[in-house]
Amino acid sequence: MHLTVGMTATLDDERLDAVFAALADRTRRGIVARLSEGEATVNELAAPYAMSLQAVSQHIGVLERCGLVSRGRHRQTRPCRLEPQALETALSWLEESRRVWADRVDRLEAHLARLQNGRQP
Amino acid sequence: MHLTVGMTATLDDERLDAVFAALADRTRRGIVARLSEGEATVNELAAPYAMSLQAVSQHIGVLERCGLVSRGRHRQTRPCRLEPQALETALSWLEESRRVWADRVDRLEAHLARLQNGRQP
DNA sequence: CCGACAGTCAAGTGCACGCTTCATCAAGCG
DNA sequence: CGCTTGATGAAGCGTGCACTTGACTGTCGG
Repeated sequence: MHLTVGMTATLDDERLDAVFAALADRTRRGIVARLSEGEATVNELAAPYAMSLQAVSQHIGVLERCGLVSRGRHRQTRPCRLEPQALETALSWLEESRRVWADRVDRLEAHLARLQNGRQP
Repeated sequence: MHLTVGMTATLDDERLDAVFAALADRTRRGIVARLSEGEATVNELAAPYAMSLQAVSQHIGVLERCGLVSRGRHRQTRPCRLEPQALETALSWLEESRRVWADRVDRLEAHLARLQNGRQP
């Protein structure tokens, strides 16, 4: 079990690298936010942006490569939809850090409370 | 209220850009994870890594610039501590996207359930 | 078949990043 | 005072990214 934890660590690291890097661009965050409301085609996703269609297609490619988005086929269009598992990957990491931090603060406050009650540790 | 939402939008975007970009590097994620367990000096933070001390110092600079970490002074050392607000900024964005997605899926399933019950919408 | 439309592939450019090395500063210690 | 230690500043190098333009694929409507 420890071995598998160690083995998946680097894989998760690579996925986290890719997901956080993908989300570090506001165009891509906008695309993700739009897709969280439902599927959309590349043209629909590109409409709000002043950049070329190719640029948006490349952004979608980044999101697809890190697992945040998948593309299907329907007629001439390539409808895009959100893959929430990848979002969960990032969320889990952040929540773990928050959890560890909060636990430590709790222990610290409990310790200080004991000191204030006059007891010697 | 709507105005402030609009005004803070780009500021939040810039902060999200910086926070997600900072977390897109496993060295920096390792530093954040370490700091979630408590304060540490630059040398302590650099110990696990094969790179130069300056490189780690630069990574800490990135984390400091986006608000994830703050540095104090104690004797010759510069103890670093985590600033969890910035983590919350990223968490909030991800949770919002997940919320919107989940809401939509719920509505979709409810809609399909109504159809399967034979009622006409 | 032909033209129009949705989308991708490929090459090029400018810029930011990660890391290194050399130099520097500030604080303690002999 | 000199010397070591903790840490930053600055310049340089290689690499990858965001975006552009130009050419191309594939699918529909006439």
